[in-house]
Amino acid sequence: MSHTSEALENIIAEVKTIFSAHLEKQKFRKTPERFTILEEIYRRTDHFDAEALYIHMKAQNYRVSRATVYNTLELLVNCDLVTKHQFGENTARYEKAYGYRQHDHIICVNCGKVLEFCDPRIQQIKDMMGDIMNFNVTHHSLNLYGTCKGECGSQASEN
Amino acid sequence: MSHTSEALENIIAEVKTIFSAHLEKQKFRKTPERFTILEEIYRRTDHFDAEALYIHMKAQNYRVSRATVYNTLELLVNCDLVTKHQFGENTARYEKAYGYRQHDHIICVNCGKVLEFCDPRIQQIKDMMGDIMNFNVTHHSLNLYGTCKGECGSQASEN
DNA sequence: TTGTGTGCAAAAGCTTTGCATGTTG
DNA sequence: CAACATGCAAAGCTTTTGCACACAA
Repeated sequence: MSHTSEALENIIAEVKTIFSAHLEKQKFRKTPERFTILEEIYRRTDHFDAEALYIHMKAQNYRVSRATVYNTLELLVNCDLVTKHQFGENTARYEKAYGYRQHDHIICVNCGKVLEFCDPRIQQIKDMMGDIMNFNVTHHSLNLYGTCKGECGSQASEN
Repeated sequence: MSHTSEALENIIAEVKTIFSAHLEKQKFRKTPERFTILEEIYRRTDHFDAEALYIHMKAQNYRVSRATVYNTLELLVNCDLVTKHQFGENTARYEKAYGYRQHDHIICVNCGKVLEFCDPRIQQIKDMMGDIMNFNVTHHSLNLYGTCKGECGSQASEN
């Protein structure tokens, strides 16, 4: 087993512990489906939608329903193990959140490619605006849209 | 006629001229429906969804269809007279764009209230990230989510 | 054992499409 | 008058809900 996949197994173990504690605290049940979905999400590296997750699990012969996928995604978003995005499409996209630095996204409107970036100024803006507008700012979403220069000619969606 | 509504009439005249030029340039037809929808949008002050616009026009006995509302909204977004947002819901929201300073949004997740703010650091981030990621950044979306302190107790949606 | 969670299928909600008709250029 | 835009209704997609059964506590 390579170093990186070993690290992944560790992360999966950690997030399962966190999820378990969260379920316990909220008096929700610890079902095998919930942990399986969590694990599937953490084995992905992309920005997926609920249907892609459902299809992928069905393809592996898991017995799971869309309802449970949506339900579990919401639970995971609530305990900050998964983040939910809207990249200007009609469908929500998700990605694992634990152990990954908070980041924002830059999206190519031609090919659908999604890249990630960090900028400390966002935190400053959140703090300042929460102060000015008298809001308790809990999270944010920053998406930059444009075209990747040169390398992209297609219309397909990626990542 | 008050000063402010006079200003509004002027803006409406201006945006109609802009839209007209855009349609001409793109070889699209200048139909009365398209201009009526544009005017309706510019008489609003909120962040509305397509259905609300459609309903409001039907209530005024305009003969218009959802298809035309969606089609025209897209045309108006394309020529920067209207901006389209996703405030973390499943429905897209729109607002007029011409003559209004570019701004971002802070959304109360309890009551749905939407406030607007400006911060010059966003432009700096766009420029820098476009440079670093080799993207031609054309637009962006920044939403801050949280709760408005004190004043909000309801669950309803506003603005 | 009790009630929450699940799978399945149907419903709901937003958006797009097909088709016949109307209207612009 | 030819092509495009429209209204209407139906279809498409994503997400939610209802119900009977399964299973965690």
